[in-house]
Amino acid sequence: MTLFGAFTRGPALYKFAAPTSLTAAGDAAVAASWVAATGLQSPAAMQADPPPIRPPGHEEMVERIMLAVVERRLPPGTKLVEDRLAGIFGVNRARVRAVLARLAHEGIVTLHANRGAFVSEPSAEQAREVFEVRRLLEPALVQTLSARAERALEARLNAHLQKEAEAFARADQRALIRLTGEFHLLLAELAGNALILRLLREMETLTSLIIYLYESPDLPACRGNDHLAISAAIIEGDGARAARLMLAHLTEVEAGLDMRRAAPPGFDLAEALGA
Amino acid sequence: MTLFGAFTRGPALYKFAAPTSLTAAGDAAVAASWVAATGLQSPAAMQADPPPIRPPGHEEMVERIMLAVVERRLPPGTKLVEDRLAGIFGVNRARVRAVLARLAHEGIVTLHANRGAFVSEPSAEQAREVFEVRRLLEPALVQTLSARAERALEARLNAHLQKEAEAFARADQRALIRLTGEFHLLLAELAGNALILRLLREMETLTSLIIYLYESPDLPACRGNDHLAISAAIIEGDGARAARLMLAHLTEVEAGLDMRRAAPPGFDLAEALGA
DNA sequence: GATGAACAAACTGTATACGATCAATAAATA
DNA sequence: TATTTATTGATCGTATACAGTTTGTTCATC
Repeated sequence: MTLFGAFTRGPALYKFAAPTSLTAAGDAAVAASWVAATGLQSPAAMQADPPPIRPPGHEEMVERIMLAVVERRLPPGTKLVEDRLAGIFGVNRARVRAVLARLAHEGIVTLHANRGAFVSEPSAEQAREVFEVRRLLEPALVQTLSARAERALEARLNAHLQKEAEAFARADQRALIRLTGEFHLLLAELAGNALILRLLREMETLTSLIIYLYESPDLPACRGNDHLAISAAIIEGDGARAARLMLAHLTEVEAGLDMRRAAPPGFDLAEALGA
Repeated sequence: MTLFGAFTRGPALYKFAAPTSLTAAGDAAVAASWVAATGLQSPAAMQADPPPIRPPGHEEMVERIMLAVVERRLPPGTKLVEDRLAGIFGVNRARVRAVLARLAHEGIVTLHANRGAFVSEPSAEQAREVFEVRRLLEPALVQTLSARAERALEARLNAHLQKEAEAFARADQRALIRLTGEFHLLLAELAGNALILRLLREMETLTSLIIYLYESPDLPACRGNDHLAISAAIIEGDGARAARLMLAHLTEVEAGLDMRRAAPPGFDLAEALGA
């Protein structure tokens, strides 16, 4: 229990959890969720663990945080305290700062001067822009991809679709969310354009935040059928249809959002009160 | 003269300048070009200058370096020594590191472990990817822009075109290079999509490096006439034509490059020897 | 005169420490 | 009881110092 002693006095983090008087047990739970979120064990817990001797590199830390965001374990608004991340990753604060600065540049994290880093809460306007960029990039992507449909391409697409189906079958919500996002990244990777891959990875992570904030009560964005249809069109080499389906897919996801309830969890109190 | 004493022993920087035995005068010239490049005076020189008391912010440093790259005062391959930048900007090394890390993320700067930061030398493959992204984004951009052609839009386009014409008239090569790049950014700004603006600013800076490395001996990329024609189509509200012209414009610029002479200054020796 | 090794300088990468700032709590007052 | 003010604690921002690595140079040797 006192394994998490280092965390017991931290405020933050529970901005969207139980708002009042966290018990020690509650705090330990928060710490545990952190460990889960980053996929790393706490320093104390890994004393008996020989393999992870070397600390994670810059890229690895970025990806772990992005993954945690995509899998909805770091909700928008979560405060990311430098010291704590440094402790969890087993690196010094300077490295954590570099990682946070990069995520801030990508829009996934927002930095407030002298207050620290928070998981971003994209505005409705930003959400619109993200979808606009995706609508520009992704239909064109699948179109070019359709032009050179090879065996290897088909195999990778099918392998991915099967993973999605399996996650759906066993009702693994977390894996499903991650996989549906990765489908779009797979397309970029298959297209062989590293730059687009990087850009889409950013867009994808931002989309996760947007869906978290604005998803309509009625139900999941990105159903598997769309991905299936798009893949089929690509494999058949029908670029025009693939592009059309992708555009429809993105439009549908965006349409499934309710932009009116702006910044739901951490909304601006003053504005809400008509001040 | 000894104003630049701090620079007199620096190596680096002259990778593409006079390769052998720099004289003190030569080194001073290098230092002067640095000051010019960043638009900042050396610390010693601004003793009598009251206004610039506060050091430049993160964003300002990023933009100054990007501008210097666009204006070809920091050629690809140039080493960016942290200490020296810190001295020039009047900030500490930590801030410079943050700026370099961000530029590295954007691909404008390349970091080598334990060796430092260098202005990137994009490969032919990277160049291809940059143009591919631009071909996806920019035609669509002008198309949407054409749909809502207002008075204010026309005024700003004309104002910019006039600036280009003036720079051309007085043969101000440096201003012309900068302005032709800014034309594309202006379109993104007018479209009102901050995300696309950010992405295009990165692409634009990378394009500057690419043109520097690969431009064919015969002639300038991005002639003004193209911009004029595109603007006209936008103002007339002819989105399809505007998009077509933009696509042709980008294709023409890319076609004007000679990708064969890969990484001209610092090419891979091993590959050249067929190892 | 060319080659290879040892040395020295420069620069980066990282740790540590301290001052500044902000948020939250507690105390004091109306 | 509600509001304002002071205090405290947590956290960020930055300066400084040092260790590790790379690079350029000098010197000895073949």
